[in-house]
Amino acid sequence: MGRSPCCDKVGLKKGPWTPEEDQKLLAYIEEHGHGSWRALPAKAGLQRCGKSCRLRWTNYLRPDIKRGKFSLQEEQTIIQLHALLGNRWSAIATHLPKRTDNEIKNYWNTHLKKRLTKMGIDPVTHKPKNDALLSSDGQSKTAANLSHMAQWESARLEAEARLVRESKLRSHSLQQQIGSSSTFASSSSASTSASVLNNNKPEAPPPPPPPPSRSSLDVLKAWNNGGWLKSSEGSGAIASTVGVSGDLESPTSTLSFSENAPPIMNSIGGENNNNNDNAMPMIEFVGSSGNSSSLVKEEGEQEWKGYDSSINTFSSGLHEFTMAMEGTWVHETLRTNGSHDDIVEEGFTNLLLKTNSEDPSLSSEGGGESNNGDGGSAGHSDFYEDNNNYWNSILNLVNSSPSHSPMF
DNA sequence: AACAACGTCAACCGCGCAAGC
DNA sequence: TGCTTGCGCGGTTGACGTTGT
Repeated sequence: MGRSPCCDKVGLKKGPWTPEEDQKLLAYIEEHGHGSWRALPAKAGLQRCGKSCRLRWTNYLRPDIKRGKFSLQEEQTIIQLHALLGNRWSAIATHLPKRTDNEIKNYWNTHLKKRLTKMGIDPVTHKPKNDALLSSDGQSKTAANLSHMAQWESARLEAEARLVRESKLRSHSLQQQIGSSSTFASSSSASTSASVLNNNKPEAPPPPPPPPSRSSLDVLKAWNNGGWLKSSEGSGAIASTVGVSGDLESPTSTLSFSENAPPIMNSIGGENNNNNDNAMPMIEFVGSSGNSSSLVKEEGEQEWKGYDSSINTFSSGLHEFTMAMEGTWVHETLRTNGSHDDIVEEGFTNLLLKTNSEDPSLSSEGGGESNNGDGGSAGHSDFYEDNNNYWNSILNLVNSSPSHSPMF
């Protein structure tokens, strides 16, 4: 309470860093590591507060930072994770290797947020603005439920990310001590190694409190497995299907942080065009064709054509989806279609990237509301497909490894 | 050419959490 | 158990660059 700001001391410099200061900080950390940030400035001969040094290092000087324009995939990742996690920039950054939370935050505020707003999408709720206005009480309630569940899951995500981060640090230092590369930390899944390494720790990171019902992502997995179509009797349906996926051994998480294994639900119905040559997590979006290779990313709004209409259907679909989770509604389309794989034909990427060539009527400016047809014949079934794909893509994201986070 | 408006982003601020005492 | 300290996070600011008038 009332703690004085760390930079209150007279004589401490503020404002932009000079190259000389950068050099000093860099040289010191390279030689000694940062250690205590508070003590660092004096040791490094800097007239800065420790906080400023830490910020400068983490956001700018750290060698494993990728600077420059965000790729299309990174943008997609940010949007999807933001839909799930909200303004949890550090958690989002965990999934974007070599990007800092500050950079992501800035990019969101200056680019993505504006684009979504321009398209008539609420950047906070990721719902069409008019939809929010029209939503009835019931819809609001279900949306709130979904949001609530997402909060539980995001808390869990963070805890696990932290766990992995710690385990990485430990394994790294362990490797350094041993002086040889061990299969110990690198070959097993991070979650496994985390649990092993945690034996050194008095106690594991506290798991988030249990959600009121199965977490949203468990539900999503059940959804993806089509399992809860088999028994749609209320919440029990969900619980009865979580075991189907087979990766729910952890009492605290359904996440797979395996470094080598591909995400559980990779490339449904499509090829994997990711090179991942820089060890990026396998952030793959459900869908085919995506053929991101064939997509010419242009400056500005070009790449966003189609997103406005698609996101409308995604978001609207959330209401229905949530109702289904409550066991009060059954996904008729899925039921009648039978094959779940058939439904998951088109991924978020595709939906995001639909170009005018597919639907010339689409425009990037404010036309979202009226564009409810993706290519004319898109009707009710597409509506549910979009919803399904939206969550598939988020699931894939979540299943992808955060192990190369710059935070590690 | 000068000024205003707007956009971008590095850096700062304040708060909350957790560890240590 | 309560207080202090250090760290990390998210929100905000302000300097600087770019574009428009």
